[in-house]
Amino acid sequence: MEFREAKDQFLQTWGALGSQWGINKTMAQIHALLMISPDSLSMEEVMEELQISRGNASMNLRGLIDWGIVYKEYKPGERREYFKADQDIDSLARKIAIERSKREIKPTLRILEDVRKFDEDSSNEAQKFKQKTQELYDFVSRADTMLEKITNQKENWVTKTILKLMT
Amino acid sequence: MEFREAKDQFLQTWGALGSQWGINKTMAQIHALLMISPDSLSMEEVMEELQISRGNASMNLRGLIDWGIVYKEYKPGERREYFKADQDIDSLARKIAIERSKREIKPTLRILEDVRKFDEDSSNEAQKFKQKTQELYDFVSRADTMLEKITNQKENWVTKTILKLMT
DNA sequence: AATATCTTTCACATATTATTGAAACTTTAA
DNA sequence: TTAAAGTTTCAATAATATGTGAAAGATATT
Repeated sequence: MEFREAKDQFLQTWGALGSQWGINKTMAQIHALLMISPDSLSMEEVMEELQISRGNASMNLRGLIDWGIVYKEYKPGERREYFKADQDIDSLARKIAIERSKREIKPTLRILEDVRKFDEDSSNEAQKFKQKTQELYDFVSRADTMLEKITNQKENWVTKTILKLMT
Repeated sequence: MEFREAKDQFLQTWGALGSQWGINKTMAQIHALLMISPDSLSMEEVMEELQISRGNASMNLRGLIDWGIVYKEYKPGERREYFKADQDIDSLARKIAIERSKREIKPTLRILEDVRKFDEDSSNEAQKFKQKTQELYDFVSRADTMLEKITNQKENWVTKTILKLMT
């Protein structure tokens, strides 16, 4: 296998994994590309490398910046913007976990709470509904707390957590 | 708010959450519906309740059975099949974690390994690629181990894990 | 073995989501 | 200023994923 092939397969695979986890394919690919690039890349270079349009590159780079996992860089004497990925994988994973909690878990918790406030209804069905949504609320909320505890550790959180769980 | 409204909103929200996490909307909704139903439901009832076609119901129910989180039930004297969700949320989450590891994480690890076996290439770019894919491999593999450790605990794994992390 | 009841399959239709590309916008520097 | 170099926006389009329904396939019942 040639390096070029290996690189393409990696970008491809990482994109597919992204989709499966609710991140759009191109965004995941751009991130992967920046992560393995020794130097920061211009939008032009990203477009060329992944064969995508200017608009697509612009939107997704912006998305990555919003997630806080890609930065703009300005090179002295150059007009053009360069992009660079956060190099530390632990920090990357931590940021993603925190953002997803904020964007998805917290709003879900709010709804799980609301949804139990319906007018008095003593039917069997309504009772079961109250019970299950309560159980879900408890579970999700505990899981979120766990995520917080794990991600609050600044470095190597996965390893540290495994060590703790060994005891 | 009426019970019916609350129920619909819950089904709606849970479906949306599903999509964000790579599970299709209808599958997540069917599961949610079965989870809050006091009795097991026939395919007919699922179709009616969620306003979906027979084919759709059939496929997604099958999918849920493949994930091991929904069961068929046969009622004595009745021809028709009934469906019932696993009632224990901890067990549900555990099964999902195990399946996703098997279906997504393990294959990704295999590719991350393969992708580093390209023909000798001493370029800066190739070196960086080797390094980053190695780091990713290590991270993903450690995360997977962590997930295994956590899910190996049979009951209330989230709570137990939080307790351990408190120390 | 014919019929009734229920389930699965799959080609096609629909809906959702991602991508393009050209125009509008912004910034720098001559 | 105004031209050049770059970035962003967004309506139109393409790609993908989901859903439908009718026919074929099972399985139990008479």
